[in-house]
Amino acid sequence: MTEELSKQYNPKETEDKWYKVWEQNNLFCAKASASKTPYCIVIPPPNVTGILHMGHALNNTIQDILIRYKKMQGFSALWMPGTDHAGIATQNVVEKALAKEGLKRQDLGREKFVSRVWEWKQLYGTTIINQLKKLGCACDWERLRFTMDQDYSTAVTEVFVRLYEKKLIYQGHYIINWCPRCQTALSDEEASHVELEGNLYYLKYPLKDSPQEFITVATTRPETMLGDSAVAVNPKDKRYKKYVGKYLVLPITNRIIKIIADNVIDMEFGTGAVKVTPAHDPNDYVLGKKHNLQFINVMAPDGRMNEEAGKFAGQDRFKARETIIEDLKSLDLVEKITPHTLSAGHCYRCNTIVEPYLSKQWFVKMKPLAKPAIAAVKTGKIKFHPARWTKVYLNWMDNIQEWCISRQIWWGHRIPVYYCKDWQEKNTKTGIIVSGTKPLKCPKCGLENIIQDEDVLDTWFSSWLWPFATFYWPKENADLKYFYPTSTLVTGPDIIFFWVARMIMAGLEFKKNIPFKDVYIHGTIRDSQGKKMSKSLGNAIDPLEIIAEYGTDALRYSLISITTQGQDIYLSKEKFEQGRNFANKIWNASRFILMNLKPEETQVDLCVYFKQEQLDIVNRWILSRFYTLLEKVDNELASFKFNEAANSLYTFFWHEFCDWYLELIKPQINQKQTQVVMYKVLEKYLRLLHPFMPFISEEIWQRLPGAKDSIMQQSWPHLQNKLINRKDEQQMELAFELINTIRNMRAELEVNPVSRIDIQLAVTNKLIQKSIEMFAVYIKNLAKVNNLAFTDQYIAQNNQYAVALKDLHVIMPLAGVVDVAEQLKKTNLKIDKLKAEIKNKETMLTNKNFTVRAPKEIVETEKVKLVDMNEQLKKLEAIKHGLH
RNA sequence: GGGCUCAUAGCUCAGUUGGUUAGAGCGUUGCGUUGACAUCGCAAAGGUCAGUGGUUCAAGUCCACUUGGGCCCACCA
Repeated sequence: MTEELSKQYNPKETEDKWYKVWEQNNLFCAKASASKTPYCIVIPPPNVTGILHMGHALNNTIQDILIRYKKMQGFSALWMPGTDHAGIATQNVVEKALAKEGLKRQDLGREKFVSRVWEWKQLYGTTIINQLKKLGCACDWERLRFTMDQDYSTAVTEVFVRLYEKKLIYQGHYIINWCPRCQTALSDEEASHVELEGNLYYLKYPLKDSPQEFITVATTRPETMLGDSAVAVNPKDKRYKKYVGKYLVLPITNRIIKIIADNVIDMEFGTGAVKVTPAHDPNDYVLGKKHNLQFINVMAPDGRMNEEAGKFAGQDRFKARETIIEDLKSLDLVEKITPHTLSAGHCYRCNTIVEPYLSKQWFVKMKPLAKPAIAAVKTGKIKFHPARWTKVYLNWMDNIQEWCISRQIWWGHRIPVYYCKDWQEKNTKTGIIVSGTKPLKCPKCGLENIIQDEDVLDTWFSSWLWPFATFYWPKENADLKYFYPTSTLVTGPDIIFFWVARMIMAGLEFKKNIPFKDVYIHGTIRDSQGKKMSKSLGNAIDPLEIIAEYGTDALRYSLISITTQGQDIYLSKEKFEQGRNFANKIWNASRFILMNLKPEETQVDLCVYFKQEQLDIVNRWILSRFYTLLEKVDNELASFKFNEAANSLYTFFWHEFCDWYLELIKPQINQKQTQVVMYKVLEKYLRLLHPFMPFISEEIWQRLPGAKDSIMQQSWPHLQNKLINRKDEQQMELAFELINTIRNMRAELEVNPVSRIDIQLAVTNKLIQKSIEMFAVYIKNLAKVNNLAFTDQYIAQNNQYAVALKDLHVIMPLAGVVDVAEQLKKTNLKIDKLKAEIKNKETMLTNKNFTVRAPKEIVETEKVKLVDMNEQLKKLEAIKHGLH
């Protein structure tokens, strides 16, 4: 040992150091290689505005485990990194920064504003990337992509043009979700519905021909009444039958509106009469189209009432709601107001209540795209893990709606649609040219007055191309060919619709192949109250703080160990102590081994050595346990049970390797075979640990004698089935039981409990026999030392224990008999139990007190059960017989 | 309205295709500063597996219902 290891593991000294080494030696690179099998994960690109939170930490740790594991297994394992331009989110951030300077984006103009966003991106866009590095992520950073990169944008416009030409993209006036704060359209998925306590307002509309009569309508948004163009009732509704076809006077505006009949009206709800506002409600929109009603938009894009609202123009929509009700009240046209819970869409970026709003937008026709994407999952080409998400996916896909893709913001991919101004002026219709590049002149009239559509595309319209656009699609190239389809996608359930489903559709449409084979959906991280962890709620545990306090490996281990497949994770800070303690344990055990290691003894091939030398049971046992662990970890990783893999690693190291093995070998630590085995097990264990805890495993690896390369370059250990020996394992388990029995007895005898070191000789040599002998000697001495009365009592117990121990001793070495004997023991136990139970029931039944108290039915059922139990007893007896 | 999910030790949670004595971490209690580890070790105590019924030789595990949480989706004005 040239350098003394400190008593505690200090993550700060190692983490940044090793990350740099890995990066400098290009260990994250993955290349297309004919001799290797590809394995590829594309990162769910974090927003450029992103700051590492626990969700990222979990998501990326899982991906990192898979990548490092596959790399060690010999795959060409590529983790494709990148960031998302996050249209609305990023624009909001930059607008906020501008607001501090007292500016609005309009003050700068489009071009200057966009370049401001680029500047911002250059400055802060790498924050999240650096934080991912802090987390240890083995991404191939050379390939870092951004959804607004030149090449990536080419892919986005290409896709738009192709879909347009296929008539899967169209423009039209429809009711969409409008965020008055962001002043843009949103897709259905971007408007998250939240239950709100509101009111149901019952408004009286007078009949035109008899102003004393009213029809009362119920509404939750009275401000939209200014845009009403009809009142609808169910044709079967007897209450209103006579009014159908007649006219009402819409209060305040005094507009004349018709009473129409339609089957969709629910007679039970409210008054059974519905105000129809085709420009402000999706259902009313349908009614409006069907009945050829007027579409009156009463609201401006910023959520204030517009000139159509007459005197309410300029009022905010919620203010207008109040003032309109005031006015109607003064006209005595409010019948009543009742409390009502309703669910309203909220902008997923700024949480403003969205307004159903009639406007001209671009849409993607989804049904034809969904069809093959449904099939890919139904046929099992793409598998969700856990499988239950399949249903969620299919359910959404089966009911898929049109996708509104245009956004009225400036930051994003501008829609590749151009209009010829001159043509537009000469003709009544707008001339549309859809093209990947801006046309120099109008193909119809040859003039050069061309303008581009003002809108940009939904951010998800670029991220749905992520698995292939990151490989420079539509250019065909070797990497794309090699790595596509990618292997595993790791993500949270919240973006199955936004991203996962759409990637599947895009992959099948543009690459004619699935984008990935497995989708692993991990849980959502919540705080201990069950709330989703988020910065705005102030309940977030900052992963960077945990890293600073406990180290990255501790953070990673703890996160993974509590991540039950697909369950949400309730997190509190204490969880990370376990990870820290584990790192420390690994550190100290390694320190112990390194302090006692004679490097020259260890340079042997384990399998060869194992064949040549007769290893003692302790060394055989730990090897057997190690390879059992390896087999387990392989299986658990293959089935995405990361927590179980982490826990297997923990239990083996702590409770088998440290608690038992290292204690048992202490007296024989200089022995050649022990040197070999303890070194080999540690060395191999570090390799298993590396994907989970990359830094500490590297740090210790580098201190092993003769370590040259990084642990990242080592291969994953091969399973050695012949070193797994269940009989050795069983024998050792019995020995442990025995040792614990002795130890507990000593505690009972109120002398110092035996330490492992005291008894290890007994175990390492002739396992059970020695232990019993030692036990006998111990009792004998005890008798001498203590007074007789005290000892007699325990000698009686001693006999019992000795008999029990001898039984074990007799059963155990009889190879092949162990199983039968064990089972026989079990069967006997069961028979005894059952006999006792039957006897008990019989006494109960014959007991007078019982029969008197118990109702007849109970006694009857007890009898039936008695018969059952007797049958069971017969079966057990038969089994017992068979065992002999 | 539809779907998913959970209920196991004082707390937070594991528990594979049903199969020995239902596990871990924290907390509690006891012992220990020993030749790796006080950011600790070793051990102990602590369970009617939400309830009821069913299937089975065998149920925490499978089925049905009940109770009580959480989440997602859906155009009830």
